[in-house]
Amino acid sequence: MARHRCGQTCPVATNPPSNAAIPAAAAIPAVAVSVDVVLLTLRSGRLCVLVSQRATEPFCGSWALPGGFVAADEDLDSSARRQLAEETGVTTTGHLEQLRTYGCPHRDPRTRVVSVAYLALLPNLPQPTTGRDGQHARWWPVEDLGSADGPTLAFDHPQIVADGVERARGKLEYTPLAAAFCEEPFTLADLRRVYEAAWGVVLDPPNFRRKVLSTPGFVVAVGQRSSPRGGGRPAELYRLGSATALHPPLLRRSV
Amino acid sequence: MARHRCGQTCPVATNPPSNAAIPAAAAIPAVAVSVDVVLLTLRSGRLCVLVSQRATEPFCGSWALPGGFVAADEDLDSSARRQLAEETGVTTTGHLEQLRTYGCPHRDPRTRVVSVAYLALLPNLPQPTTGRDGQHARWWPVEDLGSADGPTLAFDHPQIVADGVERARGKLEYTPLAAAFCEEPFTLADLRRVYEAAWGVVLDPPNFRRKVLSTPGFVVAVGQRSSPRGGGRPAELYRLGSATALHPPLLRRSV
DNA sequence: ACAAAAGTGTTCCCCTTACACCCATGT
DNA sequence: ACATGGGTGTAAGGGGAACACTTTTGT
Repeated sequence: MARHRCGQTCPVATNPPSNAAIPAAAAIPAVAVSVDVVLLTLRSGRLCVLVSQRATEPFCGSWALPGGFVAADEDLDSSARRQLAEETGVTTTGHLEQLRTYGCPHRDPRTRVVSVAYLALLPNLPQPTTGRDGQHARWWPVEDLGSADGPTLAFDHPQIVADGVERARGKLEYTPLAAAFCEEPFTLADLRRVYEAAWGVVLDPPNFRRKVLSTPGFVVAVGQRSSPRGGGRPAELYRLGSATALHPPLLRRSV
Repeated sequence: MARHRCGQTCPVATNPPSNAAIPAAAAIPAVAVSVDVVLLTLRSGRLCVLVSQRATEPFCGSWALPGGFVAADEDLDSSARRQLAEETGVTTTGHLEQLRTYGCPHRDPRTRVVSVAYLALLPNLPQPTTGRDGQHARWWPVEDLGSADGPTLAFDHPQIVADGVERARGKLEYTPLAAAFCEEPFTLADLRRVYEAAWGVVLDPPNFRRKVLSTPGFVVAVGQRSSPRGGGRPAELYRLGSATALHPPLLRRSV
C-alpha cells in the first residue's frame, strides 16, 4: 500500500508515474464530479426543458437542471438515470445520452465541480413532475429561456441547456431520435410535429411521410389506425423500427 | 463558514441542500479527474493516433493515450492543451475539441478516475514526437489497432480511440475539419486525400473540387501554385476559409 | 354538405455521379 | 513523346420541394 499518483492509497503498483503529465510532487486536486440532466419533452407543440427552483444559496431562487453528485461506485450513465428517477419519478425508457462535460474552475462558486451533462428525451408526461423533496419543478419552453419573462438559470446551466437543445436539434437530422418524444404507437403526424417544434419550421406532410417511410427500419406500421380527434381521416400507427441512422438525412433548411 | 453539499468549507450559504440528489449525510466521493487526448494525424495516407508505451503498472508495456490529471485551477480545455504540449511538444494551432467523458468505476484498477477525452487533429509532424520524459511515443495507424501485430491499448483507451476516430470521420461530412490535417497552404488534392484516408474510399477529383469550392468560405485560394512533385500540372493553393459548416454536407457512401 | 386531416400523384429543379476531355509540368 | 496529376465540361439519374388531388373521418 502506498500513496501515489491517484492521491489515495490502494493495493497496486507504487512506481512513480511516467505516463501522467503531472509534476512529480504534486497532489491530485480534489474534484467533485456531478451529473446534470437536460430533460427535454414536447408540450403543446413547444420544446420544453425541466428545471427546478433552487431554495439555497448560491443562486437561490434561480432555476437549475436536475442533477447531483456521482456516487462512489456508480457509473456515469447510471448516475444520470438515478438523478432522473429521484427528481422526476421517471424510470426512463426514453433516450439518454451523454452530452458534454463542463469543468470551468469557477463554474460553482463554492468549490471545484466538474459536471458531466446528459441529454434525456421523453414523451410528454401526463403528471406534473415533482422533485423528491417536493421542490418546485416545472417545464419551461426553451425559447423562453433567454427572454425577460423566462427563468434565470443557475451556474452555467444556460450554456448546458443551449448545448443540449442544439444536440437534439442536430441529431433529429440523421437519427431516429424524434420517436423518443412520442409515445408508441404514434402517427406520422406526431413525428412530424416533433421536427416542427424542435426546428421551428413547417414541414410538408406528404413529403415528410415519403421521407420517413423511405428509410427502412425508421418506423414500422403497427397495423392499426388512430381515432381522429375532431375530424379528419384516421392515421396509421407506427412504432420505432430498428434503424439507427437516417440515410439520407432529413436536413434542416440552411443554417 | 460551514460544511455543506460540496464537502468543503467555503464562505457561502449553509442551508442543507435541496437541489442535490444526494443522501443528506453522504460524503461527496473522492474522484480523480484526468484528461486524455486522441491525437490524430495523417502519415503517408493513413490515419494515425499517437500513443506512448507505459513503463509502470498497471498495463505496463501497453500503449496509452497522452493524458494526465487536471490541475487545481485549470480549465478542461487548457488541461488538454497542456498535456499535448508536455507529451508531444505540440503547441496546438490545430483542432481540439472535447470528445466524451469516461467514468466507469473500475476503468482504472487503482482508484476512481473520471477521464475527459479530447480529440485533436494535426498535420503530419516532421519531427518524431518524443514524450517529455523521453518515453517511447509513436504513431499507430488506427486500422492496425485491433489487429494481431498492432499495439495493445491500456485501460478503456481502445474505446476512446474508436470514439475519437468515429467522431473525426463523421465531422468530416459537415464541417471544414479536414483542413486541420493539412498544413497551409494546401492543395485540393491534399484535402481530398484526407477524406480518402479517413473514410477508406476513393473520391472523384473533379467532383470533389466542385463540391468543396461550391461551399463559400470552406477554402479560399491563396493565388499561388504548388510545385509539382514528380510530374503533373501544379495545383492551386488554398487556405481554410471562415465557414464553420458544410451545406450541403459531403456525405459518406451509405453506412 | 362541409371542414379537417391522411395519404397519393406529379412536376420541376438541384445536386450528385460518372466519365470524357483538355491543361501544365517532369522525365 | 509520354506519364502524371490538375482542372473543365457534360449528360444521366435520384431525391427534395411544391402543390394538386383523392380518401376518410367528425360535425
